[in-house]
Amino acid sequence: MPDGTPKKPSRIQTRNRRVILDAALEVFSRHGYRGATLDLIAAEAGLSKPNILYYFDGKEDIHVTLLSQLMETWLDPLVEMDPDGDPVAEILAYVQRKLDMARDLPRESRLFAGEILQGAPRIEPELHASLKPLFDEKCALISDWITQGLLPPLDPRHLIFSIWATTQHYADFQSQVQVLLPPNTDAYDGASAHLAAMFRSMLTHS
Amino acid sequence: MPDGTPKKPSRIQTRNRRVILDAALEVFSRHGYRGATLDLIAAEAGLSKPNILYYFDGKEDIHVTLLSQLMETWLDPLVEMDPDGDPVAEILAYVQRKLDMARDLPRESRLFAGEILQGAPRIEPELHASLKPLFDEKCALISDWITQGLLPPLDPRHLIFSIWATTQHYADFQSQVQVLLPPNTDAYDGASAHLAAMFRSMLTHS
DNA sequence: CAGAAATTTTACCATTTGGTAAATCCACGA
DNA sequence: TCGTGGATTTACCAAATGGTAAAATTTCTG
Repeated sequence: MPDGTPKKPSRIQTRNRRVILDAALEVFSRHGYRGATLDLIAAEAGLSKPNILYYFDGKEDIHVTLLSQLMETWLDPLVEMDPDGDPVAEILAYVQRKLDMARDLPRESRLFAGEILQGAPRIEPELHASLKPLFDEKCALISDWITQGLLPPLDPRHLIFSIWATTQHYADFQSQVQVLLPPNTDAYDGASAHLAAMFRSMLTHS
Repeated sequence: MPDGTPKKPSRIQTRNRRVILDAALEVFSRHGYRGATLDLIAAEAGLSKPNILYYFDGKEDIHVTLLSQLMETWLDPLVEMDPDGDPVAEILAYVQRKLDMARDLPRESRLFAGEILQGAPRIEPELHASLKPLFDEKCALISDWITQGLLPPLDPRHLIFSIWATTQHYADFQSQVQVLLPPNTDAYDGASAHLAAMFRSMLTHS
C-alpha cells in the first residue's frame, strides 16, 4: 500500500534534527543567512557536513524550517491577548511578554530580524499566512476597545508596531545597547519600567 | 620632501569613488555584508571588478568607508537637539527628524541595522568614538530638563532607545510593514501621527 | 604632440562553499 | 547472531568569490 505519510522518525532522527536546528539557530543568528556556512553549522552541531545534509535538503531547508518553527513561538504572546480582559492591562501584559521573549530568546529575535531586514525572501508566504491574520484580528480587537471607549483613539497597527520595535530593539541591537549603557547594567530592568510607563501613559491619556 | 598627506583626488577619483559607494550602499543594504559580492557592486556601479579594487582596498574597506560616512549623517538629527529649546518640542522634533530619515534613507538605515545585528564587528570602534559621547551628552541634557521639572521623571537612555526603535522600524522592517498594512498606505503618515501622540503623552504626563 | 601618469581591461588564481557519490559503519529486530 | 536498513564518513566536485598581475588604454601635462 502506497503511503504518502512518512514513517515516524527514529530517536536518532529526532535528536539530530534538534541538534542541527539548535546549531543553525546559533550560526544563522550570528552571521546571517549568507554569512552562515554548512561547515560552521556542522562544527557547532558536532556533526559532519554530509551528515547535516542527510537530515536536511540543504542550507535553505534548515533556514526555512527554523523560521517556520520560530513563527509559532513568536506569535504566541500576541495570541494570548485576551478580548475579555482589561484593555490596558492586556496590552501592558503583552508588552512584558514580548520583552521577556527578547531577553530569553535573543537569537530567535535576531534570526527573524535578519530575515525581515533582507526583505523576507524566504518567509514572506508565512508572513501572509500566519502573521497577517493574527495581526488583523488583534487590530480589530483593539479597535473594538476604542469604540467602546475603553481606550483613547489611536491607530492599533502603529501601536503594535511600536510594541514590536521597542521590545525587540533590546535583542536585535544588543551590541549597540551594550556600548551605550554602563557596564553591569541589566538593560531589561530599565526597559521594563520604561516601556510600562510609556505605553501606560499613552493608553490612559484620554 | 616626504609627504604623508595624499595628493588631492582627481575628478575621476572623486566621481568613481562616489559611484562605487552608492552602488555598495544599494547592494550591502539589500544583501548584508556577506551576501554582497564585489561582482554585484561592480555591476551596480557599471564598473569592472578590478576597477573597483583600484579605488578601494577591498570589500571590507568599502563597507567601513560607507559606515563611517553614514555615521555623521546618522547622528545629525540628535546633534540638532537644542539645549535652549522647549524640551517637549525638541524631543518631538527629534522624533520627526528621525522618522524622516527612515523614510528618506531606508538603505542607510538597513545598512546600519545589519551591521549592529551582527554584533557591529566592523564599526564597534566608531560606536564608542562617535555615538557614545553624543548619546551621553544628550542623556545628560534630558536629565537636566527633568531636574528642572520641565519633563516628568523618566530614563533618558531608554527614551532615546524607544525613539530609535520606533522610527527605524519603518525602514528596517519595511517588508513586514508592507505585508501588514493595506496596499497604497503610506506607513509614514500614520507613523508620524502615532509617534507624535505617543511621545507627547509620555513627555507631558506628569 | 610626446611622454608620463592615471585608469581600465584581460586573464588569471586560490580559497571557500554548497552539495554529491559511494563506501563504511552501526543499531536493532528476527 | 546475523542481516538489513538507517546513519556516518571519506573523497570528491563545480560554482562562486575576493583578489592579483600585467597589459592596454585613456587622460593629463609640459
